[in-house]
This record gives sequence, C-alpha cells and structure tokens, in this order.
Amino acid sequence: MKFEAITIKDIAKALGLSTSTVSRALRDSYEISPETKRLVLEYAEKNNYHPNPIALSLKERRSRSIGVIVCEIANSYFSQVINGIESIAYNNGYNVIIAQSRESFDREMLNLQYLTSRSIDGLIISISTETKDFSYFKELHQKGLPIVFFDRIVSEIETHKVIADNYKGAYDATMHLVNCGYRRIAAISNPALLSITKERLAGYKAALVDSSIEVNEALIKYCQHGGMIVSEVEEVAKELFKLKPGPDAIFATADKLTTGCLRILKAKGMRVPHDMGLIGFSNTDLTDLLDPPLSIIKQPAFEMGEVAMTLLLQLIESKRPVTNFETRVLSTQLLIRDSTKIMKKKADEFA
Amino acid sequence: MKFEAITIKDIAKALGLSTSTVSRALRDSYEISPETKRLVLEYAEKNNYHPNPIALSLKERRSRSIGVIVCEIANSYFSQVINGIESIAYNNGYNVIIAQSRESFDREMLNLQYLTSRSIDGLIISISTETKDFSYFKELHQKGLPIVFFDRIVSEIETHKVIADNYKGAYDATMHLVNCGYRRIAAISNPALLSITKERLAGYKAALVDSSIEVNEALIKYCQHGGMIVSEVEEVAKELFKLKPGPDAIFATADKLTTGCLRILKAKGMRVPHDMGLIGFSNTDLTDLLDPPLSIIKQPAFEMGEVAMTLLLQLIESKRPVTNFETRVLSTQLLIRDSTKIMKKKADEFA
DNA sequence: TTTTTTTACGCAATCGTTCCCGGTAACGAT
DNA sequence: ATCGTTACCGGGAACGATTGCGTAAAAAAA
Repeated sequence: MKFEAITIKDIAKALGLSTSTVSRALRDSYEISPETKRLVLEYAEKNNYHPNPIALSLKERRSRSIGVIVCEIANSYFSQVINGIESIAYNNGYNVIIAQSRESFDREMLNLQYLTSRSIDGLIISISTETKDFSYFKELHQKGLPIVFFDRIVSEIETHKVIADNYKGAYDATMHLVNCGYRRIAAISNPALLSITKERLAGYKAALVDSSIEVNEALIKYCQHGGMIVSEVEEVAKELFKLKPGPDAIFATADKLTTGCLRILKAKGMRVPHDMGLIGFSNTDLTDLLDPPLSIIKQPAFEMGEVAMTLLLQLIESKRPVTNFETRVLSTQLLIRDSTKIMKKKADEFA
Repeated sequence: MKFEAITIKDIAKALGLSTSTVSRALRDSYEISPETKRLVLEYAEKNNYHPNPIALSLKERRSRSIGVIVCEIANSYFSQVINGIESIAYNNGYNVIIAQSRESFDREMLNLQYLTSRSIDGLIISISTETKDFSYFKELHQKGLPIVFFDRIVSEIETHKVIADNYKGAYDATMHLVNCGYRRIAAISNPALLSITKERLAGYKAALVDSSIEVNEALIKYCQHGGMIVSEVEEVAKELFKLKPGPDAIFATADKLTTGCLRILKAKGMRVPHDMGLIGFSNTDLTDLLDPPLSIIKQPAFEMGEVAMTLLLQLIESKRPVTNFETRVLSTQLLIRDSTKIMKKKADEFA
C-alpha cells in the first residue's frame, strides 16, 4: 500500500526542466522567467504538488514537530494545555507529538528517548510524580534541545518555564476555608518534591499562619502517584480520619485528588460541606454539577499552553543560544461553590 | 539552537571505515567481521548513536507515524480511544499525531491536508458533526492512504471501521427507561446524518416500538454542533419543555449532550429522576459523583482505539492492496444509577 | 603453485529537496 | 570585435541511511 505523491523531479521531467529550476520556480526565485514560473506553478497546482516535508526535514535538519509529555491527556487540565499548545503550533507550521508518562518515570524516559530519536525540534513537558532524577533532561538541554517546562517544573534546569500562581491559588483557597469557619484543614497532595506540591503547600501553610492556625504536619498527606492509583487516596483518607480530632476540611492540590476525595467522602457517608469542607485544584468542567458543586481553584490551562509554545518557538527559532530565561506565572481563579459553604455552627464559632 | 546528533558518517570517520560498513555492522550483517562489528557497536553505544528516522523515512518512503483526527481530546471518550491507539502504535514503532476538528468541517479538512502533507502512513478518524461531503476522504482513500474510521464512520467508503454497538446500547438504555416507568421519552442527539445518531436513534425507536410506545418525532431533537455550543442544548431543551405534555425522561446520545442536559435540568430546578429521568452515552469517569449519579451507556473506548490501530496496521503493512474490509462492533455497558431510579408513582403506573 | 572461493569491505546510487556553482545566450557599451 | 551585464537555467553536491555490486586480500581447494 503506497500512497505516491508527485515530486519536483516529476515536474521537471514533464516540463523538460531541471529540478533546480523547478525548485526555484516554486519558491518564486528572481532568476526564473515569469513564463517558466507560470508553467511550473500551473503544473504543480494541477497535479496537486506538495513539497515532501520529510525531504525538507532532512535537508534543513529540523522536523518542524515538537514533543509534549504529560502524565495523561484524559485529564482536563492537560488536554486544555495541549489545546493551547496546538493552537500556536499549528499557526506556525509545527505539529505536536503527544506522549503520556502515566506518572511513571520509566515511561517518561522511554517517551523522551522516543521523541528525541524522532528528532523533535523542541520539548514541552510537565514531569511525572515519580521523577526525581533530572540527569537526562540536563543532558538533552546541554546538547541544545530547546525545552520548556510547565506546571511541574524542574528548578535545577535553566530554561523557560510556565506555571500558574500556585502559591496564591493555594493561599486563597485555604484562606477561604478559614473564612468559612474551618479550623482543622488537611491537605492532600502530590509527592512532596514536585514543584507544584511545594508551591501549593507553601501557600496553604502561609494562609494558616496568617490566620494564626498552627500548621499540623499530620494533616498533610502525600499521594505518591498523584491519585493515578485509586487506593492511595483511600489510604491517605483513612489515615486522616483516624486522627483525633480529625480534619474538618480538605484542601486537595490536584484534579484527580480533588474528585478522588469527594468520591471517598461520599463513600464514607460524610456530608460535604457539613461534616467536611472540600476545595481543590481542578480544571474539570463538570465540577459545578457534582454533589455538592465543588469549590475549586482553576488554572488558566489553555493560556498556559499558548505561552509555553510561544516560548518554545522563541527558543527554537533563535539564531544564537538563548541565555536569559523567564518563568511566566499566570493567575489562578477561585470558584466558590457549595462544597465550602459557610455553615451556621462554624460561622458562629468564627464570629 | 541546533541539537546535533551523531551520524553514521561520524562513526565511519572516527573508525576509518566506510558508511556502508558501519551501516551493515549496526544491522548485524553477516558480511562484516566480528571484530569490526564490535568496534562499531561499542563506538555507537558510547556515543549514543540513534539512526536518524527522517533519513530512514525518506529512504523507505514511510514516516512511521499515523494521524488521528477527533473533534476534541478534552473529551473522555476520545482521550480514552487515543490511549488505546497509542498503546498499540508505540509497541509497533509508530507515533501518533493528534489533530482536533472541534466539530468543524473546515478545520477537519485543514487538519487532513496538514497531516497528509506531513506524509502520515495512515489515518484514524471520527468525523465531525458538520461533515457531509466525503469527497476528500474518497480521494485520499483511492490514492492509497490507509484509513480506519471509528465511532462516527462514513458508510460510503469501504475500509475498516470500528464502532460500539450503538443500536443495542440505545435500545437497552431506552428499555431501561421504559422499565422505570417513563413513557414520554425524549431523545437529544447529534445531527441526524451522523452514523452514531442513526444507529442510536434506531435503537431508541425500536425499544419504544417493542414497548408499544408510539414514536413521537417531536420528542427527538438534534444539536447541530454536538453540544460544542452550549446554547444549542438549551434551545433544544426549551423546545422540549414547551411541549404539552412534555417528556418525562431524556435519552441523550452523546457525552456532551448528557452532561449538558443535566446542567440545564438543574438550572431549571427540575428534579432528576423525579421530574425527569435522564440517561445517556458517556465515558466521563465522574458521572457517579454527579447530582444525581447518572445512569449511562459506556463505550469500550480504550479497546476501540486498540482495535482501530491494529486494523490500521494491517492496512499499512499489507503488501498487496487489501480488498475485504471489516467493521468491528464492540459491546457497550449499561450502568444504572440514580438518574433513572424507579419512582413509586411511575412504578405503580407501570404495575 | 595456481585457481577458486570466501571474507570483508568500499563505491555509488537512491529517497526529495535546496543551493552553491557554474554556464550560455542576448544585448548594450566601448 | 570585445567586454561586461543581465537574465535564465542546469549540474551536482549535500542531508543520513540502506543496499546492490564490485573487488582486494585471505583462505581454501585444485
């Protein structure tokens, strides 16, 4: 099954010209007569000629395609980011190859190897929860592969980065819980080493401190696989419920964790927000229909993708090696709904 | 910014050999001495040599990448299908280029052109709601581009196809509504011409007929953009509510439509399932947490992707043109939850 | 020793395109 | 008549890899 396309040679032969002339005619070079150009252009048009991108890639030593690695695309946040990336990429003649790490370091490395061996011109990545060893990234970066990190960034590598204002998002969310009258606020998060975890927990702690609430490390739980494995959220919740006194609200730092918490709370028969307040980072567009409608912190995902791709483009198309890199921080949005409603009792306590 | 990789020439020069010898050594040809092989292999290993896939593509006239077009990846069904596709593709050394039509015919054609001009070896596609003109697909198909349709297939083109058992899924769902005591069952669906719409509505009608319920065309509504535009679902709902007597249950034939309906019903203050039963096709993994938990028909999305990619691989790797094509039909799953609970009143009526 | 065979490698074409060198014709100026 | 320009166009070498064919040297057979 071959899907043969017309080449510049075919045109040359048909018109009795050389390939160089045809090539130049197609690129509208000044040293080709208008008559010849017309001939070539007409023939090309009629036979629906398209330059072979693979030959071009080989010649120009660039593939005009970039790689994107996220943990999974079946996650609203990431699919929205990808949409943003693609919108810019396509406008600039790049195509996007998407790979999923599924929160596994091994799969991440495999994908990375695969993508680079397919000679991508650049990489946009949010690292997996398991990733602690950045040596391969460093190696690629040193070899000159343009990289833009987003979301879960790695601070050791100097390049462009795009993140949401995780600190402020978490701060606002926690503060909101406090204002609702919650006092024993637990945090369920991704592994501690992840950049987003650090930033979000810092915001969480700062809000507590600013509210004169003691930070209790026992109330901070980590899910090693970011909620990919269902049981780990249950595990963590169980530990939380064992505490005396237990938490009266939960702040979840990631999409899967937020909805995962809700599922467990409902399974336990706990009423949200009465028995337990719940707020979390989420970009799912169904949170308003949940029971109860969830209060969330939303990231400007699409925009983050756009920015990341724009920055990558700068890196790729720069003639000289880029040396001063920037970290773009985009604001989050706090959406207050029923899962953190002010309760009479609590509100009274607070008053 | 160039990201230079080592080539076969570099190895040849470094070792004082010819490129052909190096090439053959790397491919473990019999006509290269063990000693030379060892030398080459060691050097390649140490310098982390990888054959340039672009050069290979040019030589072998295949890109080892396939295109996938869906309306949007931020849709659980499609992202699950894509996961299935990728799992098979990666195992076979193919990479997957994903494009989104966003339910627009123009964008679909643009993506198609883009993908083919990037010389993909094959195409997997679920067409957009707008697509009525299949001439470009036909042209590509005739030119020898291997195509596999899934989900929203086009019957006029003879090639492999993968679908869920839409008829049975819809039949079962409708029958379930009937058994719950609902009698005036409305259907909200995608445009009428879409294959999935035809199949699902056929199942819906058959269930009604088998239950001796008259099919009322006024209760069947179509959303031209498959729910991509929020207002169109509202529009359709409004028309439905104007009817006297109005429907007592809704069967939605697509993911976005199902959750869209729920959103509108809640906005109208209607209680589900009491004032209105609701069931629909959906692959979102949050439907159990909604208010109320939604009864749904679920498609084996991941599996569908696997099957589609496997079939495409057959097409691509077949030596002779394939002539007998198959349409794989995979079973759906009916998940009964609270949005269609049997109500006392209704159940009594039914008894 | 001579001939044949085997071993082990190199040359060059190929894939589709671009681009650096040329080259040739026509024409005006000297 | 000669030279310099200008306008057009072609040859051929890249880009990185594979592969059919040719061939020197070494080994085996005569």
